[in-house]
Amino acid sequence: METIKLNAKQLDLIEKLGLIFEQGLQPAAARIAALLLVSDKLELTFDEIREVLNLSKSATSNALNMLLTLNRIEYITKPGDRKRYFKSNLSDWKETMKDKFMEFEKVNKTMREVLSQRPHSTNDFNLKLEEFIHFMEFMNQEIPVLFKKWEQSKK
Amino acid sequence: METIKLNAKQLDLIEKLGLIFEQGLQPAAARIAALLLVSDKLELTFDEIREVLNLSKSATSNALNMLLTLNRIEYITKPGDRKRYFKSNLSDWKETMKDKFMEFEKVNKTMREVLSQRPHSTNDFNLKLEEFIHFMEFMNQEIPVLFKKWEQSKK
DNA sequence: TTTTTGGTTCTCTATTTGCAGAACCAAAAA
DNA sequence: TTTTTGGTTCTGCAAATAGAGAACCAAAAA
Repeated sequence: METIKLNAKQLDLIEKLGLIFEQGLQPAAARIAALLLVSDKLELTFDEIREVLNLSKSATSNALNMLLTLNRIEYITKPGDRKRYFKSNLSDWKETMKDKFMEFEKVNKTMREVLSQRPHSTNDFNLKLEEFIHFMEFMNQEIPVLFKKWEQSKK
Repeated sequence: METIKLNAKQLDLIEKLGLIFEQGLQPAAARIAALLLVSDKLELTFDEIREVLNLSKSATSNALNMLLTLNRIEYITKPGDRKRYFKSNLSDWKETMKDKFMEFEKVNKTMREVLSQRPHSTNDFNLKLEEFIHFMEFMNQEIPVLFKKWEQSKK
């Protein structure tokens, strides 16, 4: 097996990106996600990944399946080749972004619930809370506009 | 000691908010942060917090100090009273938001580093990566504008 | 001067997380 | 039909996390 190799810069970037991705992924999965952005070769097999990152088979298997269900990666196959070739699902980032903003909306809803059950007696606080809620709603409204504006600017 | 009490709705909201806050805080701290938004009484003492949430002294102490250093809460004192009264630092949310968007910028910088070291041979991928980076930069530029727009709209 | 209050810090333990290693398995190749 | 490949699943452990409980402590009160 042709073991793929990474230069110092790439190793450094995997570490940095890995750290960023760990917010939301377990370490092994985070480093795989990073690898698939950084590596010269973009489509890597199970064993190539497992080998450069020094992971066990189980860790590799679990991390890959996790990344697949999260839609962070995908794989292709080649005719006459049993292996799967995993690659970063870069085309899906727009959806991922939208989802992120969506969950923002959930927070907002809960905050509204909080506000609606507060006693009148804490009016000062309630007003600040309301201001915060309004701000989040404002953002929720404006960010889709920004998405569109960006689509426009590309043409 | 007057033990403060919460109704069912409030308990439910603390659980919900707590779950939201756990993304970034440990459970005990998350529930304290939630409590200080939900409780009728807004300024609670160490022992009141400790009691309604059923926490040990150590857990309470550590969580409160954590929330204080994160600027999520603050405390006031009352003349002739040794206790501190902890309350949600709701006025600081704008800063917190800005910080959140700032860290977005750090991700962007790392992504630029990734792009700049990619081989020409993967042009297709590189272009998609660049598009993603451009989008993030676009957002980084436009979001402060949104902040201003909102400030304006309040007047 | 002793006691109480409002915490803080230390020690210890239960739980969770993250992964290794080995056993296992189905499809393809030999 | 047996062997190999490309994984998956199971078992078990080491380390990290989260918090309990007790000991501790400084300032204020008695």
